[in-house]
Amino acid sequence: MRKLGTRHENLDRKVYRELKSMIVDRKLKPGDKILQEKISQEFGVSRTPLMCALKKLEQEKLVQAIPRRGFYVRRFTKEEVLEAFELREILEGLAARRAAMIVTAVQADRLRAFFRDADVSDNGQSIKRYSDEDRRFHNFLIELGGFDLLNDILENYNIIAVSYRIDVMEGLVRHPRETLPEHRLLIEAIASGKPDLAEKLARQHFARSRQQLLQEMEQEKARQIGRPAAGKPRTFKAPQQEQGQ
Amino acid sequence: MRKLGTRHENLDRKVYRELKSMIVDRKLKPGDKILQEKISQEFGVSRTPLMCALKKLEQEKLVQAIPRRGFYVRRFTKEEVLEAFELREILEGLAARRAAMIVTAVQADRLRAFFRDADVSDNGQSIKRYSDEDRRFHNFLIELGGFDLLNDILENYNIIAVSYRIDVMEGLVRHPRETLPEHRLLIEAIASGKPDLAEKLARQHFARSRQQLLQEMEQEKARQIGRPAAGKPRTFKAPQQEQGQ
DNA sequence: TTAGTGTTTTTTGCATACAATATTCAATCT
DNA sequence: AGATTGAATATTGTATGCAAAAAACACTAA
Repeated sequence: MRKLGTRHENLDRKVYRELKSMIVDRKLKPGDKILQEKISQEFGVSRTPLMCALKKLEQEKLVQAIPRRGFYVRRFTKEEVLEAFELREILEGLAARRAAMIVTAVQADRLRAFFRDADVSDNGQSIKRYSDEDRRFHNFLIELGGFDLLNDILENYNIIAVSYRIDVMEGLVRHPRETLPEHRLLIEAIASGKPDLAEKLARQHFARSRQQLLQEMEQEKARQIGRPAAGKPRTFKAPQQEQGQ
Repeated sequence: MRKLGTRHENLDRKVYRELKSMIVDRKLKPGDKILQEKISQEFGVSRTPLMCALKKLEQEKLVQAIPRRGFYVRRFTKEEVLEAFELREILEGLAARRAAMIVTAVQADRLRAFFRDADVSDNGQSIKRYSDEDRRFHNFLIELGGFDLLNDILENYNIIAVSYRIDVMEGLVRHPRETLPEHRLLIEAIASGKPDLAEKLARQHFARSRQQLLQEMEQEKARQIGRPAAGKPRTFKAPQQEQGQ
């Protein structure tokens, strides 16, 4: 009998996961410098696996590496969030189509359980719960598509996570009251095996959010022009977003 | 005056690039074990940056890591190639649409220069040249779309490279004679700023290749069933493709 | 004050060292 | 012979050490 899997997990993987969730959960904030010595002590590992984890996160664009200077938690621009939505529109559209084509009865049941007793009231608690379920739902949808590569891409690029980087309503672009019926229609389309409809609904869902986002961005821009210099030009801990490599 | 960029490039990046091109160029073949000591000596660096580079390549799925056993050059399955095409269909479709919307006159000229004097004869030399131009064309198309995230994803996941992993005609699925007119139509649609048409043509282009590929796979399968045990069950250097984690 | 300079302290990037685990291979037993 | 055990060897994963670069600090001169 061969012990195939080797359940050993390398340290850099653990550190990677830990660090990633710290970033996603905002325990490390955008612009923060990542002090290797500090973090590695905190995690009880040496700098070697931490370094490795950081390089992986760099590839995913969660952190920005500046040679000889260090790693910083990355700040996403509005444009990037918008791009993420644009990608999700087509990618999740595709996932929805495929999901509808290959969904099993059991999966359909699990799908229908989403948002079954959703609470669309306005208090923070409910919004948070809805937002969480929203994420779970979209993740499950991707999974249902059975598209390994796609799954991986969305995960590794945090495309979904990035989409929740809006500063209002727990990252939701539109109010649950507005999205709930869309979610329910989409669920039904997939569960009852209607690929064309599923894709159309999924895309519509994102297109609307994107439009809303775009509109907000325009408004914000207009406001900024109206009241230009909002205080002194602040100095950040973080280096200027010199994006490129 | 501040020396902003810091033109220093870390070793792991160099190693990463070097290694990647070795894999893409088949100097390291699928299934090969990557001997860290050997490679690091060959590159004149220690194992630390090599390790880092390998972990990055693992994330991109170019190599497979098995804890405590090592790194192996990954083997792509037909299914993965097919998935790559499916993704390219929608992603490049989107890129083509956006390209058509924002293309400048200069870019249009550069675009029209592609395949200008393409040679569609049957000899290996010509096929190779066409295949190379095909890659360059598609890369340029993505670039034109001006979609940073998308650009990055296609690059990092080697989605385009993977697509050329077919064993015939320098990785081309269909003969230049067949694809050349499609390329020309697509070029014209983008260059003359017709988003809808461009997207439609781009998708059609891939849909056809995908169909062709699918057909070949079916044929192959049929052949395999007709003549089942083709020799003894070979033993490979590589571990059995136990893909997942 | 502010700008500029030299010095100290931190931090990074990498090589190396070492323990833990795999692998190989020879010796032994059926 | 073929299977099984156990030592010898190789390889991996990680910690540590160190030189070079960057940042922080202190001091001087305008």
